[in-house]
Amino acid sequence: MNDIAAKTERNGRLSAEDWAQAALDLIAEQGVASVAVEPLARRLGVTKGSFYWHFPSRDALLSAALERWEAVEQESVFGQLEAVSDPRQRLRALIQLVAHEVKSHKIYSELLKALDHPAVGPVIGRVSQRRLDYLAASFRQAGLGRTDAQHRGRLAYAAYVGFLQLSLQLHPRLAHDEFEAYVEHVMETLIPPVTRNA
Amino acid sequence: MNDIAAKTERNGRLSAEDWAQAALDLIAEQGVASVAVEPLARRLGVTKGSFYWHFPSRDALLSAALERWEAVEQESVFGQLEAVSDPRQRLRALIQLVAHEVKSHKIYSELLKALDHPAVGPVIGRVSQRRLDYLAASFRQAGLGRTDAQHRGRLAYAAYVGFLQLSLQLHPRLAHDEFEAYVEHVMETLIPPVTRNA
DNA sequence: GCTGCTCCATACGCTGAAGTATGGATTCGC
DNA sequence: GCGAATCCATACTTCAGCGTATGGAGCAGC
Repeated sequence: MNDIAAKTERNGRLSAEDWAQAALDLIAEQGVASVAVEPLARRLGVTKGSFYWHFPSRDALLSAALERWEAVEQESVFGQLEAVSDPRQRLRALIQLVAHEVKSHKIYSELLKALDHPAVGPVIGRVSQRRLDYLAASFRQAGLGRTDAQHRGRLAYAAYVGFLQLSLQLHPRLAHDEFEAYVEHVMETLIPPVTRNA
Repeated sequence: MNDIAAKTERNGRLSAEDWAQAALDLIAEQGVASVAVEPLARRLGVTKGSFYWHFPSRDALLSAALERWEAVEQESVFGQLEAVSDPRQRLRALIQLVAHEVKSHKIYSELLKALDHPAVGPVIGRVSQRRLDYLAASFRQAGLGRTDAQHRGRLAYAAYVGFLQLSLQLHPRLAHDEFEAYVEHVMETLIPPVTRNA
């Protein structure tokens, strides 16, 4: 953890990746709009003279950070689900996974808030589409028809996004037990019952 | 429509309410962050000399606009539902209403994006809590148990919020027929079946 | 028709952040 | 160990937006 601070203490030299990662950290904490060159430089213990050697502009930093995030995002969520073969169990595992990894979803939540930014929109579009397709495919395997699976995927994903926005800031954080009960309710409501066909 | 422009053409005098309404219009179009004094003044055909007569600061304008919105919001959604007595039909009517009044929900969507702003959070908190309570009560009347009704209300509201965020900017706007089919799927999935008790 | 109140224009200072220019320092290639 | 590439600091300009100060136009009341 905190490679950047350690690196700064080592020799005070940074790479473009360090800046991109620092930008992602800041996005997770305070949103896309807070990514400014000079505050970031202060945070990293350097000045913006460093920044403009690695990047031509602030937008370039944002693009690099988003590219980095999109690349990492893939494996971090869906990689852990390949093992589960049963589609219903995989859906349960997915929901459980998403429900309990709040920290890693803060970036996604903040990016959703910045959808109007031209560099953010396309990235979120691609990531969301992949997730929607995955959900639809899983619901299809779980026994739903083609269109029903698409709609159920949309519904599940919208519930996920909405819960992110609402719970990450609004309510004084749901109590643990009630949260678990809510997650269970969501799974029982959205995951179709077992199909008993040949 | 467009009372402000008409008023400006009449005598060039504005009231505090005109500024608050203009701020709300701008929020709906470009979000909370875009509410700046000088751009607003240009939009209204005056200078910021006018603004600082009506308001002491930009934050005061935001607070006034939010206060105005919270007051109007109440009747605009829930007022139309008092007539429907059957809880299941009322839920269907609510979902249909929400699904087809996209324009009036843009402000809410933009405010959700600005939840970190100290003036926005409390307002959204109160409005969301009222809506959640209303949903939970309706699901309770529709036959669900106490905790199930709360959870279902949470789920339905999260789906609403998530759909707002995703559909208002992301996908190139769902086709009309597919959207209607999605809404129908949501209602069938979330509204419990009729209870046949005495 | 003079006074005063209401509303707005103009001009100014201040801050924060984006870039640019340039020189200094450290490290690498050899 | 010397030149050259790499990385960073300092100082500067530009610009947008907040807030202030002050004066002026128009309408009220009497």
